[in-house]
Amino acid sequence: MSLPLPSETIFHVIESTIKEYRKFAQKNISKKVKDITIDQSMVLIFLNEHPELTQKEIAKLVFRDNASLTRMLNTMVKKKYLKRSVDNKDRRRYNIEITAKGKDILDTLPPIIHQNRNSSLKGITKNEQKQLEIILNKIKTNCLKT
Amino acid sequence: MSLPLPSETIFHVIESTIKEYRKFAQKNISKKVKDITIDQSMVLIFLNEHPELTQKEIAKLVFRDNASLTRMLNTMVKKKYLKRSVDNKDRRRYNIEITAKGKDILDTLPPIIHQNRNSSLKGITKNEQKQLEIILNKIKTNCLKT
DNA sequence: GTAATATAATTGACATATCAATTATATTTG
DNA sequence: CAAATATAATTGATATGTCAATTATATTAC
Repeated sequence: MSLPLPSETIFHVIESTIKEYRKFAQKNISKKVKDITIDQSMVLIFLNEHPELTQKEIAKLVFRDNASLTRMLNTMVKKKYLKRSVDNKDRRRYNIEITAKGKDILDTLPPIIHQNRNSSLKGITKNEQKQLEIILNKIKTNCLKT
Repeated sequence: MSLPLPSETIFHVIESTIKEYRKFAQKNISKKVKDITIDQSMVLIFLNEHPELTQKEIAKLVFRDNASLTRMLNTMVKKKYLKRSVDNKDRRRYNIEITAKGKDILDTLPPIIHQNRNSSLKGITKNEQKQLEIILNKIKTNCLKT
């Protein structure tokens, strides 16, 4: 009746799965685009779709805290994927702009991402994906409730 | 027919779930034990059960790379949870020993961990957990194959 | 048995993670 | 409208993540 080891729990399975997916996705992105991380790619994609996002909102979308996002954006500005300028309507905020270099990457990414998602979900039915989502959301809700 | 945003994918659900679980678990641990992280707790638990583990093996169990584990162990030695000494049978390795302070923590943790796992899995049947595991393992296998 | 190779762990360099404190600006309230 | 409060983002401190290079020791092959 002793507690199962962390490695014997469902949480270990969840964590190892997402980590393997990230490694897999990063590897495939790196083959075509040097010098960008998955998270930086996601930031580009979100900003492209929703240019008006605040840093706080982006942080939430990529599961980072604000401090972390500030530093990520600093890196991305240094690498010339982004430009930042103070928002004149609310001077606490920044307008974030994707540079030509950033746009280039955005053109290259979609087929890679599509392929990543497809091949990692190969053999998994729509219904299974639905099930997966339902069960995971239950766990998440439980964690948020207490 | 454009690519769904990262936030609309199953990977986002997986990642957000494990992050919420980690936050939840960390919060509950911190209430009782100051100054230890989930990962440090896991290292303690694994070492307690399998004292002969090499750093490389521990790293794998907690999904870190060797460099990262070296630094984690340094912190844990500095905080007096662990002691390290060179292994005389293989002088490239270390024997890692849990101190009295580490043992204390190991006594405190199990009920907290038990509670964390239970309440986050509340309302989820054994069968659902099985399903979850099967589907996630398929994804993981796909990522490792290619 | 020595040279070549393999393995365990560390280190350096840099990016990210996270908390708490701080700065700068906006909004609310008395 | 001035003081109090709230919000967006940054900064400092410290830990971790990751890659590539390095150190130290073991193992293998000639």
